[in-house]
Amino acid sequence: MLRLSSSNSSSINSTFGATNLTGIFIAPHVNSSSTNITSTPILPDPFSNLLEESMLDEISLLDLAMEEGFSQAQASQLEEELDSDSGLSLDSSHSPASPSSSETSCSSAASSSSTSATFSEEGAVGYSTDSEVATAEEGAVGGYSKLCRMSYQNPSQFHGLPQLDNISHNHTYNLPLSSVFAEDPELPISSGKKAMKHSKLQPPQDLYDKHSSRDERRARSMKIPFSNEKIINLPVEEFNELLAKHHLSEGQLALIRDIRRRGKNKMAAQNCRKRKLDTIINLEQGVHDLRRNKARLLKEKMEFIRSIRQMKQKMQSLYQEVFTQLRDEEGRPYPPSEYSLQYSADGSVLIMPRGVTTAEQHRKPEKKQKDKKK
DNA sequence: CTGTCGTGTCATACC
DNA sequence: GGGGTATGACACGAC
Repeated sequence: MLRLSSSNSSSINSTFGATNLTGIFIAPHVNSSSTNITSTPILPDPFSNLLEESMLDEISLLDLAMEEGFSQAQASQLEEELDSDSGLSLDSSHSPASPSSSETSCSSAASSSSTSATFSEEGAVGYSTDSEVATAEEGAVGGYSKLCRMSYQNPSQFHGLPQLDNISHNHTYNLPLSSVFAEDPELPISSGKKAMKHSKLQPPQDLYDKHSSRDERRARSMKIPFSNEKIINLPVEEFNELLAKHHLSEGQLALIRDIRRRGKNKMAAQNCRKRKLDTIINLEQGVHDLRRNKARLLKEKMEFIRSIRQMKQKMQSLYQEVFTQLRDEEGRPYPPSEYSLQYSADGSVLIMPRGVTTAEQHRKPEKKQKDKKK
């Protein structure tokens, strides 16, 4: 006559339930059975499966939470921190080359130079110069610094990164400072550099005019009759026309080709670096988003665990309430020490005498009973 | 003095 | 095949 509970019902004996299952515990067997044990199937509980799984999972959930070392407060805090964007570790090393925005303009100023002094050499150590003639004949125009604007640079992209502002470099490539500045006694090295360094304003235009790249100096020394800007940026057709218009020596032609190649490659390198930087920024943003998402999910998990705990407590009180209202066929209450409600796997709820279990179920109910007595 | 950063250049692969 | 582009590697100056 006894319907034994399923193997896992005993484990949830003290905690099964739903938000409102009072009705299902009303003893349907009062005065209807010759035994004092109910055997009537009870309406399936729509919450049973969900709750069973939840309860069975709770331990592992809690374990997970413990494993991750997170309290709900911590999860909330983490999420807030991530919301405040502090998780994005974009350090200053990702600063753009310079905040300038104009198009490539490495040219022009060279032609205004009238300096005729010479300098010894480029100072390039590891490079094999293509245009050796140019290198050998390279004239010196001291005190020039490069002013090549990056074609890709868009300062608006970095507006949110104040640490990236005010980056200014004075690249006098491969030129010994002595030769760079020797030509202009009005620009002592230290004061000139300090003026650049400590002034957030752009240096005066005439200072820029006196700066040029190595290729510009080479072009001047080889008496190239047009600007490097044209050499580099002219379309092939116009470029060839330009070459045809002038009678140029082999050395001049070789230098011009090198200047064009280097100029193109310079812009390509700048674009390449910009893309690389963008990729890094995007990846960091992705990491930030994923971290924030993880924190949010963790927070949700904690809330679910708390909710499940509250439901269990509620079910416990409902269990007590229902059990105390049950009566046997003679109208007597069931003593809790001798009977308990069992919740079977098929959704039915049975009242069973304690200790009447299968061999497998024997231990846990006893344990539960002990716990109850505590 | 050393490490880092930005940049130009070269070599190479690819289109 | 020449020219352009993309990119890793290297060197160098600035800081």
